[in-house]
Amino acid sequence: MLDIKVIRENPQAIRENLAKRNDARILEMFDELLKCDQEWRRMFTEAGRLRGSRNRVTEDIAKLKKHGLDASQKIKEAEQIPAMIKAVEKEMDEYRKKMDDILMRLPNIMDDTVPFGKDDADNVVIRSWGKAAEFKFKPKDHIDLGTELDLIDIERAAKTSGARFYYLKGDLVRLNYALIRYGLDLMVKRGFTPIQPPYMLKREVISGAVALSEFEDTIYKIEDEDLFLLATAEHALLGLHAGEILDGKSLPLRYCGISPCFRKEAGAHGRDTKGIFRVHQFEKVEQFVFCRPEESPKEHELLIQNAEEFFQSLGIPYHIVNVCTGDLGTVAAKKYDLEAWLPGQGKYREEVSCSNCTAYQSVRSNVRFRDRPNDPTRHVHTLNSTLVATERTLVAIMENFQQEDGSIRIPDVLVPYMMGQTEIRRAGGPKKG
RNA sequence: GCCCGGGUUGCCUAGCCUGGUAGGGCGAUGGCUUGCUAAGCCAUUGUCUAGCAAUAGACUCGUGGGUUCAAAUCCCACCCCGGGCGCCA
Repeated sequence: MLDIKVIRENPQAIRENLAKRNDARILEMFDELLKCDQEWRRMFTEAGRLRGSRNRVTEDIAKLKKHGLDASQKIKEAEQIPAMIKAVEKEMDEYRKKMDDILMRLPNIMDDTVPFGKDDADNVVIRSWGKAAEFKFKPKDHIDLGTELDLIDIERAAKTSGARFYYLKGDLVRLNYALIRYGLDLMVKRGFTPIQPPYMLKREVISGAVALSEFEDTIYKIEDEDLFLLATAEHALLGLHAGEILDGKSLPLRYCGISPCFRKEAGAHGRDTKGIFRVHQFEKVEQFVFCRPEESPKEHELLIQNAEEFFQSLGIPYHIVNVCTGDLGTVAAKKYDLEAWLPGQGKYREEVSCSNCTAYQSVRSNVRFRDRPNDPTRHVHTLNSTLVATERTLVAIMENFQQEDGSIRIPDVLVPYMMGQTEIRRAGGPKKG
């Protein structure tokens, strides 16, 4: 959410940035907002004047009564005022509601380094790492590998839970936990504070993190409760300091959240319908930072660097894209995606999303800081990045490290977390033709 | 889920019964003083609006409603914390 105070100070610059989104409705909303704000402020002054007059009469009444004098004349006078105040307040509330509604819908101001583009095809590759492995055989996709090695059972998951669920089995479960443990250790070495967050959050907290449309499309609701299943630890980590004024000396606060993630994936029909790449439930190690506004570009680079080092150490080839204006979404001011090479699909696919949300989330969630007790407060900047979404990364490992005999080599860095095991093969030896 | 007790400004606390517009302490910040044991004194201390400004006004007692000329105070609903009971991996 944009800060109404910032908008008041510089409406023209913000309007120009919003115009880059190529969406007339956004500009209409913005102009409407300015109009409502003007009206609201006018009424605010009027309401203050009325309340002031009521307070003075009320004080007179109190004084008269204190001295045992008759106050009925003043009381009669005072009786007129509440209705007038109520009428003005009612109108104010309507403007306020409209403003809040617009503010909650307006997207973030984009960073100047975001490339202009229409959709994800216009994202700009800014660097690549690793070479796509060359196979002397036709590489399989993770579904075939998972089925043949008895590591994934999608059919039975469909029976128990429906589409986009899975049973992980055997060594793949262990590899999943190896990724989590390895990711956690890397984060601790980098000085991030590990957090295991609540897996359910109140509406208010999630609204502090995401755009409204996103909420409806992705978040599962708990029946009869004001609680929603966690879609990412990001939301819980932001909520950790919601409404707080942080000590400037404590910044940057770098957290690492570990949690399952639950997503409806509404509207994703026909895309990635098979396998475990896009599912309703997965595990993720997440990086999250609260920092001073001037530090956020640097922190953004730090987060993507951590993710890159993670994938480099696994040996998975990837490239980094700078996400363009048309694909950026509502919340981020700038976003890098790390896309890993998947031999089974013959494509680069998103494994990591690394966003600088600037003040968008901190305004919505009201997270501020100051250096000294009587200083004015400022909104922090927040950033988030996947370190590893484990199911997707399992896909990348399976497809990149598959061997001709149908086994899967375990990346060296994960071997210690697999009790020394170096490869996954079918129980009872290679499958017979 | 039930029964108690609680939630007051950055923190602690008074006020609630009996409605009259938040008092005190600590801390922090700024200033003054520094010839009685390093302490002392004064001011400021949340949010919003108008104004170039000094300033003025309004709001704020967990949240939202209600009663009233007037609500921290009375009424209703909900949230959170502590204790007890029940249930429980």
